[in-house]
Amino acid sequence: MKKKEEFSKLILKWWKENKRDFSWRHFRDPYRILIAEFFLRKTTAKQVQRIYSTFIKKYPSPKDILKADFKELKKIIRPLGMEHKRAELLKKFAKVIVESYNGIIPLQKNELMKLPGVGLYTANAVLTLSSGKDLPLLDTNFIRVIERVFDKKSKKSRARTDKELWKFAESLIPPRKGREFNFAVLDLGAVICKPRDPKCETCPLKVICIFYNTDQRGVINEIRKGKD
DNA sequence: CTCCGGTTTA
DNA sequence: TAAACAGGAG
Repeated sequence: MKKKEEFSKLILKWWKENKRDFSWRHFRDPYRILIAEFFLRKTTAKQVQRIYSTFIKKYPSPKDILKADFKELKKIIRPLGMEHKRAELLKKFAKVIVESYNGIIPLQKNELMKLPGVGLYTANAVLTLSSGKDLPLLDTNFIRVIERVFDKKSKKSRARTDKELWKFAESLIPPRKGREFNFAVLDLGAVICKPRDPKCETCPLKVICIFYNTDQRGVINEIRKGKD
């Protein structure tokens, strides 16, 4: 079996028994997916969970954000940090959706990426998590896992803008399993393959991981299986 | 390329 | 006490 297939198989098997449960993962509608993605960037999921349900209940649609009191909006999202910037983004986003898209979030990538605060990652998240596409969510977790397991380091200064890396990430996704696969990578990156002190000994990918098998973190491991 | 920021974790 | 957090805009 090829290494890519082995990667997908092992990580999906691991995720089946180790998935984290967040309220926004139960939803499929684009609005609630988008709000979750706006909140989650540069913040831990734990912090988002504290305010997500409150926010959705108070602002169930873009229209509700558009007419919301700005100070009240900021107060709710304060624990996330960057409250002013996030609140301004929400307002700008809601204005465009209501006034230019009749309150309906578009489901085409080029249209999504025109929206304020929506880049390639967030557009792919909407299409994959709400519309059954198999697109990669190449965030810092995904980049780190690829870098370690495949020893694939982007040559660009910003790995997130590396088209080749996006393409590689997409090639890892099993057909029709984009949703669970991306969640699996996110959870592995957050729980096992962490930036500092990764839990390699309990990692389901250690049998194929170059980072682990080349002793890059001081772990004594002389057993090498196969060749490079 | 830089900046955003409160909060958690090691 | 510092690094890190489901990126994107200016």
